[in-house]
Amino acid sequence: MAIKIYNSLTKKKENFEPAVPGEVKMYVCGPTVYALSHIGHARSAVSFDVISRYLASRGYKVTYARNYTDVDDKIINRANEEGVSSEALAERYIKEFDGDMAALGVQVPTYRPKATETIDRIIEVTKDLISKGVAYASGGDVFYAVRLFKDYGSLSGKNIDELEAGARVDINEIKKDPLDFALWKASKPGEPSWESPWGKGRPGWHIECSAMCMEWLGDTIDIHGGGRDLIFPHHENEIAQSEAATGKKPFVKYWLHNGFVNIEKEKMSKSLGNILNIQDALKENTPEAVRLFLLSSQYRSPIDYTGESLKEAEAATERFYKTLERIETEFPEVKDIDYCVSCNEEGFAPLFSAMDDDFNTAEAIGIVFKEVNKANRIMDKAKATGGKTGLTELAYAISLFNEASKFLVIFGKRPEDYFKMQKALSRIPAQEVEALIKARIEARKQKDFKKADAIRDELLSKGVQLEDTAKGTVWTVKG
RNA sequence: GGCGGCGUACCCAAGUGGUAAGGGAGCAGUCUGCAAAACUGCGAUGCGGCGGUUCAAAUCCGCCCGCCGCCUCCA
Repeated sequence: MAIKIYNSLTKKKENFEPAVPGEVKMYVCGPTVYALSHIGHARSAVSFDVISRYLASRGYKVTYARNYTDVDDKIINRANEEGVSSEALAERYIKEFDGDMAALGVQVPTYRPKATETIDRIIEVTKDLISKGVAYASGGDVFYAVRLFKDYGSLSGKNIDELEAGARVDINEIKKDPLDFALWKASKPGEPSWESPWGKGRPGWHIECSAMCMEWLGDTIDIHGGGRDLIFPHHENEIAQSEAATGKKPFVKYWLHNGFVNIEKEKMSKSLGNILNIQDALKENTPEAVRLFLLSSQYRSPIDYTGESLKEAEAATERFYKTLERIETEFPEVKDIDYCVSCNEEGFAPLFSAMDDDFNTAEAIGIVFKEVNKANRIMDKAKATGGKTGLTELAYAISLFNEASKFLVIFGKRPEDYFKMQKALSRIPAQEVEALIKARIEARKQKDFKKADAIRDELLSKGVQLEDTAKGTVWTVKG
């Protein structure tokens, strides 16, 4: 069955057919590295991580580029505030971003170009656009003449005359038209700059993505992704630049845009002070739960983060790993049953058809949890009747979990590793918890249930929940 | 004002013509010293509202209401 992708350009779901059968060229707009990355950056990165991994797991050879915008006004301003060079600032936040991505299980893309490493190509494309008559130098700046690109507005559904009417009066009078945007900016003293035919300067924002696509992937690509907010003007401008420069269209066959993460129904913004950094989210939740939260709705829908949402994701993750652990300890023979994947591919059909339908991770997760319930039912029944039946079902469940984990990158850890990570989030030291558990076991032995319960209540009030199982007392962290 | 999107139970969320997945919370039961976990049952005769098409609608059409995003930098 064909993979269907919602294309922002045509506003329809289309069958996915890359230019070269079996190969996918994919580019995603990465972060501007001037501050710690927030949960919204994580959503974009995780969404496209799943998309690239899914395509790969379905047999495509995926070449994936995601850039770092490491030269930009915000970086320069922040660097000046801190009294460091913009290179150093950018480098620092690239490291932070990479660390955050690694924590969230985001695979390193094939290429991670930086704008500052692509300057030659940017200058080359800019020269090309000038020679084709669609861009002009003015002072030390170079602008793209938007009106000369006849399809301008096709991605965002904007009408150029209406944009013109609503455009703010631009103080920059060297532009011929207020809608024209900068390909190259003359640099002020102290700003990062490169030699160019127009004097010392630095690239504008939009051109870097066009240049990096050409440099690393080619003149035309299959998939281009980014946040919804990039549709206009960023991606609209990319199309204009790239198609004018190469003369090839479409520059991008499928445009994909992820929805936003809102905080308590509001957009994250500096002025509201409601930005949730990835690192802050990871202080109180396992990376796996954060990832599950981000994948629990389809990538185009907005997600609303509330105080409860990550806790819910943690509870669901815990449920999954408890079940997995239970299968492994109660039914160790299951791991020796080779569930034949190659001859039972239909067995994963629901999972694949969910993902084939515009990468519906929410549905895929639902399918996994249906299997979790089924597995627990089988094990409860075995316990009640004393006979072990349903081993094949359990083997199927395990292989379904494995398959899903290949592209979701959740449900794929060793249970003990998950619980270790969860325990690391405890507000009280593990040693202290273990000591109290020991004391409680002693109390229970002496049938001093009052004392035993008091210890349990005390731990619970500190976010540690105890469970007395056949294998002894275990504990989990409950926020 | 222009363009786009959304509205499914207490909360989150799938479902785009065939009779409402899944997770969390709640209540009850089994289990347990008691809990927790797991399982079972309960929970929308209903999918923002009103009409229409159809044997059949959350799904298609029309109108209305509410919410949100973009139109300036933004994942």
